[in-house]
Amino acid sequence: MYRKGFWTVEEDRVLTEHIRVHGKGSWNRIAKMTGLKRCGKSCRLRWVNYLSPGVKRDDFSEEEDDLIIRLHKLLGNRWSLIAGRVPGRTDNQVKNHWNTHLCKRLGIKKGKTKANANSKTTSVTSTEKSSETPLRDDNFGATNQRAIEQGCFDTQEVTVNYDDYESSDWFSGDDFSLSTPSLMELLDQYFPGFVSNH
DNA sequence: AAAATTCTCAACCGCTCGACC
DNA sequence: GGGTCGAGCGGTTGAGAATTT
Repeated sequence: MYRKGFWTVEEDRVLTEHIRVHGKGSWNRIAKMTGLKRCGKSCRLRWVNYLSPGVKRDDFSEEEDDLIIRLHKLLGNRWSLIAGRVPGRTDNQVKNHWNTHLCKRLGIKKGKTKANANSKTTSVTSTEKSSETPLRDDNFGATNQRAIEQGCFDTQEVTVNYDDYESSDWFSGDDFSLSTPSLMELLDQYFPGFVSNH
């Protein structure tokens, strides 16, 4: 039977040492080899979210907050993709930070999770709001090409209008496929290296 | 001081996806 | 084609900390 709950200092030490010597991957094997009474999944999570040397433990900066908000506008609740663009932050950190701090700051009510992922409720900026044509159709690439043409994806300059954030009827994070080539191109255009890094 | 309430975030759960047989 | 397995993702939970009453 696997152990659950918080990791002890000793468990952390054993896992860290094992990965230092043997490298990561094959998490179930690592769990067995280390003798830790943890499942591979738990070992992976502990390493990825806490023990990995690249993980930042300090508070989120304003810059990080703004970056997350901008990326969330683009990607919805795709935390791993968002985290991939925030150096030193894990998907779990980003997700927690979003749910506890940024939601509050943006005035987004919780409880809009799974069900909401398929609705059309996420995100708009003041610039988007002011545009005449609704920026939504069934083709994400075309939609965003138009959005870019209208200056709505100026992710470098955009200032987040927290009051407007929730009132959007634009696309949600799940309304498009990440395998869509046009989206990949878009992401690469606005976040150089984004696609190649994922 | 202590009980109650709220907040935070590490960890778990269920699910999907891709690789392999 | 279909079954199994491992990895990874996103939503949710709950223990402990912090704050309020």
